[in-house]
Amino acid sequence: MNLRELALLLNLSPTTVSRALNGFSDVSEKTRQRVTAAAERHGYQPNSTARKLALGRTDCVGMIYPLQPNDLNDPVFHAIVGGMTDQFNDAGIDLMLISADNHNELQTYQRITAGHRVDGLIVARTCVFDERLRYLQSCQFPFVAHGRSQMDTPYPWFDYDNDAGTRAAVERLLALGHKRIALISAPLALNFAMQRKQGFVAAMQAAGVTVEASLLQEGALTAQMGEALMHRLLKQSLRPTAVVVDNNLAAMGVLAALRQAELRAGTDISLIVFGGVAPELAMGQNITAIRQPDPREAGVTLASLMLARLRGEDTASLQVLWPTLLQPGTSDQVCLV
DNA sequence: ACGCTGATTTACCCACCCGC
DNA sequence: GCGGGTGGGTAAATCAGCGT
Repeated sequence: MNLRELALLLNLSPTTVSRALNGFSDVSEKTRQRVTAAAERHGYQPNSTARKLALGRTDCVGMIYPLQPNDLNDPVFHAIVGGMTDQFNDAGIDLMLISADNHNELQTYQRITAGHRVDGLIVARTCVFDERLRYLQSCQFPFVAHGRSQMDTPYPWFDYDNDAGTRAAVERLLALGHKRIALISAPLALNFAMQRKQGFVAAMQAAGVTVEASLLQEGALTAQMGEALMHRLLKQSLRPTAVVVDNNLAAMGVLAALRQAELRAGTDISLIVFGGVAPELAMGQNITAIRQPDPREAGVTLASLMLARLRGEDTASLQVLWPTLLQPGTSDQVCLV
């Protein structure tokens, strides 16, 4: 049932039916009720292609995602998407998840924007130098970045204070007497990894502790890589007494490596994980974590920023930074003082 | 005759197909 | 190769009917 058929049924013009359903004030209440009742009775749904044609917008926001095997199991990912969905639905907007090949992600961005498939895009996992953001900025396509990046002009973003997060972790370990503190990072091309490393280094330097290059291990965003880098750290003649891991995926591998070396976090070595590890995945251990609180609410915020951007609000005002929270567990209680 | 309300008409959106 | 029609919907302009 399309608008024309519904109008024919009601003995009204298609325009009047459209205006009645869209809440225009120049349609009488009696007519409006008649129209909405008939629309409901016949299960009328506006044809989204036709709407796009007439309005020049899709009422769709997209998120292009080079999905990794574990992403769809990640409860944090679910919570963020859930929060966004709720917020968008209230505004009558659908969230489209567009999976992309890891190798030609930018090509997907070009296809989606040039084809006007969506009104705006959420960009996740930002890079220090992010060609996707630069591309969107250059063609003035509305977007909100989940994470910051190095850009010449202001752009809308939501992020956690990564820098402060690792600084807090290092300060805590320093207070326990640690000096040989290692950092296992995700690839440093990723902006969050770079910021977390900078926070780590800044806290060490502020305390006058030299940062040995061998204690800075980079490139782990999977359990496999986390395990490999932890093994590398343990092989060193002078082992670290504490380890900070900048993401929870690598942390799974770090825990595996510790088990293999028959070391226990909290007894033999101190461990703090950015993002934390669920107790059921940590063999019942309570891992000290740098938390990014309330992912669901983060999703709501991301969507709100997108809606504000679509309303044409000044991008410089659409920047939100949330603090992280250090949640003490028992995995970092090795005290050297 | 006039203004107001509520409805209809007209024009247009964009990509594609069809016929001349 | 070009112009015109098509699809479903909406915005703006226009019209009809009513009461005063």
